[in-house]
Amino acid sequence: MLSVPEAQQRLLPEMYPLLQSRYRILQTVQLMQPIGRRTLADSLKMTEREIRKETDILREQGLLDSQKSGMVCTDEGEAVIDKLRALVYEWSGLTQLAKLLENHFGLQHVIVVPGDYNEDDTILTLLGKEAAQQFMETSFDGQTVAVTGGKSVASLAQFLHPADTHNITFVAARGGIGHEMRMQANTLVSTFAMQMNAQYRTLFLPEHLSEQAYQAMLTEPMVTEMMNYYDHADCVIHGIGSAEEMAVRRNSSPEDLRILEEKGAVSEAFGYYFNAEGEIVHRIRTIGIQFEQVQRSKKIIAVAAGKQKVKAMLSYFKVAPKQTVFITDEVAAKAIAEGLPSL
Amino acid sequence: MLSVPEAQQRLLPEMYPLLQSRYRILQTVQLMQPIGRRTLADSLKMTEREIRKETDILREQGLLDSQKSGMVCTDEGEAVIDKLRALVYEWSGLTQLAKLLENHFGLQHVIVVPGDYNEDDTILTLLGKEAAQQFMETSFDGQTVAVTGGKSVASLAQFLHPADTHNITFVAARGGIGHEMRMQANTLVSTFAMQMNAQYRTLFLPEHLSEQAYQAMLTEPMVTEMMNYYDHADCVIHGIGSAEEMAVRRNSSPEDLRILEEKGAVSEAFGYYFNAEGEIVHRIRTIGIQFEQVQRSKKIIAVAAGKQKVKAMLSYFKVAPKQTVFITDEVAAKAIAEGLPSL
DNA sequence: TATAGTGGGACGTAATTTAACCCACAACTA
DNA sequence: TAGTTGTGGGTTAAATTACGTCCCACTATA
Repeated sequence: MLSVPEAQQRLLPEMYPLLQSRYRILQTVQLMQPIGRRTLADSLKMTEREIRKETDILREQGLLDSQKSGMVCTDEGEAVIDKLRALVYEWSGLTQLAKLLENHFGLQHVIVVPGDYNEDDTILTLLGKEAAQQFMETSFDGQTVAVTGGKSVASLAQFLHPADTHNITFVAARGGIGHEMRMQANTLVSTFAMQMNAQYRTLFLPEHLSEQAYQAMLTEPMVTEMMNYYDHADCVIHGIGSAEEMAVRRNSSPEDLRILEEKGAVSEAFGYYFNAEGEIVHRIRTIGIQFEQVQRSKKIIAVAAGKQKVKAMLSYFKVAPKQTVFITDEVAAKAIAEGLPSL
Repeated sequence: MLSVPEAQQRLLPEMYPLLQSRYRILQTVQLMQPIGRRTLADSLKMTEREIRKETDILREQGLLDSQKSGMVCTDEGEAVIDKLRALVYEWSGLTQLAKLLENHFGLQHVIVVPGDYNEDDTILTLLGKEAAQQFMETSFDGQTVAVTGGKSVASLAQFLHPADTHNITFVAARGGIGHEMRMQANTLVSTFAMQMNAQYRTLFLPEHLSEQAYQAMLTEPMVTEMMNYYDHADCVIHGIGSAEEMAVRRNSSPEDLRILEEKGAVSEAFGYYFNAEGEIVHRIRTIGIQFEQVQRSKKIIAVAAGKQKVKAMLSYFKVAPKQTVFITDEVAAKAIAEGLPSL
């Protein structure tokens, strides 16, 4: 039988693309406010004229306000965004896509955000928003949260607010000092903690330790404290990387690169490298959370998007713990779905 | 807080009139099928081009089918109409309007049909559809239904079908032979009965009887049988007329007209004339159902529409029994609402 | 067989949308 | 403080679309 929204769509077929584009515009304004027509047009890959037409209507409807510094989303606009999110996602097939991945990988929950991570700058923000919401919804007093580095994980920062829950501790899931300070686990935990008025623990250690140094470190109080945190991690927030990309970014030695290639490493998550079958083939020799510890944690939030990471996702989700909540973008989700045998 | 349809309306304001007009077109096609563009355009007071544009879309959506003999509504089209009726009525404010009248007059149920009875030929059909549905919903075995004459009541005919309920008897609420045979109570009961495979009783009597003749008639077996039916009427289906109009149509004598005017008669229903305060000021001297008998019946369906009847409605509903279900058009309902003190 | 009504096609014109600017102003940055 | 970048609003010619209005071949029905 026909549902009301379906009937509506039949009677007004031209409504669907209009709703989608207008929703996208309003949503982007909300995320990037204050923002001007031209910047918005660039960001959404639309013409200035189209943006102008739509924003004029949105302004007339009181969902948008134009100030000297740019356009901002009104309270009513935000309410409309919230109310229509489910509908838009449903119509775009994102809900169905999410359910498909959820069932196939046996994950607790999958959220697919509309758009292409590589094409649209706002996608990263959307990922962060959804991930942050997932985290905030289930946060509880005194919990320990292990956090890895990366752009995807960093995107949560702006959406974390002080909550009713207290005594949250963010701990860097791995030690290590890379080039990009901004995206490092150590930096992120401090940012997250600041946003939520919470505590944090960092672990500044070189990434590539010799076997000797590694063993020596294990007895350091600073390290044992972290190990203790890892052992009691209630929640893990992590990204998923493609193996080559990660190895390069960590400027691994040519030797390591050779080993990775030899062993068929495809994906990387919290310092572990997995091959296409999801088997652990390598591990960064540094202090960090153990895979067993991740598996024991109550909640896992995995954030990763972009077509270039599809192979890595397919690899990692062969062994991903069932309590994982996975947040990705439309393009990646579709690419994954296409590769599945069920389609 | 904002509801989803409200939010949708805010984001896509231009969809509202489109939905309304397209729904109206599809609905009219359903009611008048098979029908052509031009006839449809005339009927809805739209241009042929607009009709064409919309029907093209509806055809593309599979809600409409074009045959040589005209356009017809598909099963899917009918499903869409049913699904969206509540939404369209809600958005048009018809539901609110109906509730307003319901509360003010203290009636069981009020249905307001969109449009103007005087401008749009399909309104009459819509009235009939709703009224018939109301009747069919509550019909039961062995019930007696008293039916008056008039266009409004006649409109039910095409929507009555054989139901699960048996032994229904339609009885003409009044005797009388006028000019327009088609709209007479006697004709209608036979039509209704034919449509529903039911029984019927007619009463062919002159409308204007002398006191002597009237008294004589009361003892006739044919009349006493009818009186008995009236006494056990389970349902009454009637129209509401404006007093002048009715008097003229019944070509009353100049004397009667004078009396009516003198007594301030405004409305007419089942042979009774009411003044602006709802008091009975006159009665046609003929055999027919008594007001007390109407009041005792379980269900009363009143059908009346058009701006010219507003005064009559306001008059009659001052005394209308509470079990009345009233079906009218948008223009009349709005006119009534404007005259109410609560606005 | 006559007639009224049907859907599809066509076409010039009117209305609307579009693209591409410019402008004055505000808010940052150096 | 001077300069630069980005802002919303305005304008105008061109392109596109929508529109009104016919015609046509066909088909039921009377």
